[in-house]
Amino acid sequence: MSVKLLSATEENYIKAIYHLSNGGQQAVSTNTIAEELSTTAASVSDMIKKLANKGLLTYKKYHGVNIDETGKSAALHVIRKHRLWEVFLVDKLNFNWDEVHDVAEQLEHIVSPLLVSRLDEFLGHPKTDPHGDPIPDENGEINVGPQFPLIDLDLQTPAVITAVENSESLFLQHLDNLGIRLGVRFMVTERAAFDGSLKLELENKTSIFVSKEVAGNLLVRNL
Amino acid sequence: MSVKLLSATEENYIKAIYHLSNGGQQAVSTNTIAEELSTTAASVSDMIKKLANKGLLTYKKYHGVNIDETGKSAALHVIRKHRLWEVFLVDKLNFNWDEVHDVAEQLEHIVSPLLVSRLDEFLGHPKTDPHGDPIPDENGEINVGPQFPLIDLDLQTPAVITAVENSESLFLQHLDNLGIRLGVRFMVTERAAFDGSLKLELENKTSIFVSKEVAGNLLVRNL
DNA sequence: AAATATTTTTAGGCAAGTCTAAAATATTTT
DNA sequence: AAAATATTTTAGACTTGCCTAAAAATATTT
Repeated sequence: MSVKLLSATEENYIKAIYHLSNGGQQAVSTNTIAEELSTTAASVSDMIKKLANKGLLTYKKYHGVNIDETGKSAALHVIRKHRLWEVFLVDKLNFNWDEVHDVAEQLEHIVSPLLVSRLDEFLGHPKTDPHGDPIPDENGEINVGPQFPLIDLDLQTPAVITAVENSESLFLQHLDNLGIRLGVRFMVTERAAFDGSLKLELENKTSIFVSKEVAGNLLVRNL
Repeated sequence: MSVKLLSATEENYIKAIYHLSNGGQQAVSTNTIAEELSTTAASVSDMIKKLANKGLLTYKKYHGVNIDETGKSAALHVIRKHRLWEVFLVDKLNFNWDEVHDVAEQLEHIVSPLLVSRLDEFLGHPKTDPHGDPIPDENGEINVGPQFPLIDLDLQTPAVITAVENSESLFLQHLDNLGIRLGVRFMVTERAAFDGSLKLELENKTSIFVSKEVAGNLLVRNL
């Protein structure tokens, strides 16, 4: 049972609810959705009734919403489109990361299964977007390896930074200095016998050394 | 004085009016617009009042509309986006001609000057879309040579089929057999001394001969 | 030039999505 | 557990874009 056609607004709601519920694990309150979408609780109330009628989520008055399987699938298809377009903008049109979001927000609502599959093919079936977030496949499944500490990454294996385990500002500042942010793609080219530090070759072809302390606090994923 | 932001619907109206007025040369009646957009005369009446208020066209009750410079420019920018996306779909995503229209209708409404200029660059600043129709530049100007009969085309000069001067079905069937349709890009590689027929090298690298009768009834444009 | 036909505009209404203000329900405080 | 506070829903209204039906203006016929 696939989902009926959703309007751009409905797609934005279901996507927001999917994110706010952590992929459907938690209920989400009306106010939370309103804040996320910069609208009013009244508007949200109207819309969730509508989405509940379409079978995308379960709604008990005064008790927030729980996203259904159908809704989850709809959200994942929108997320797939969004992330594929992000890859296109960055890889093909040389957008910077901070320039892609608004445009991808618009492009994600284009309706054309053929376009999505051709775009996916054109981009070489990317598994993650430029931020390192996984791209769901055509069935809405996310097939992406688990996160693990950078220190456990094999040599010469393309990977992406997906999370930071330590949020002390000294650490974050240091990452900034190194040019490391979420989504940076790289490979480990060398493991220094002397101090266990790692030489990373970044996607812009520059190489940097990071200490084993840094490597222990960064999570990565194979590409 | 550039144009304010238009809704997708407004863009569709101004584009339709631009086309129906032959680029602003003639007035266009309410009914004609309604037919073109598959809507009612009443809806058109409403909308043209709105577009007149925005300064895109001049409207005298019961006497149709005349598109203004501002409206022309707005239309040309939409047309630019539409045709660039068509090139993208055909050249990069391997769409067939008959598959591009609906998708390009959606993509043309994406708002992002950066996207348009990067796409143009990515596609190599194409001058025409896959049908051979000219793509306006960023200022809304069309810089494309005039149409002329194929028979007058110089040797070894890339050109595109832009129109058919004879619409007898025998002629059209013959073109079909030859693999010639609007928008086909080609070069004349040889002019036969014997019968004046032309050897064309098509974009798919095949070569065909066409008689001087055929060449006299096809209009082309230099690329 | 009067009658008829056609085109265009107006009037009033509908659906989607938004809003504010007020009512209903939940939660927290005392 | 009652009062105070916070959240959520309902009610009513606005905008955009669409519609149908009827009125007004123009065009065509006779």
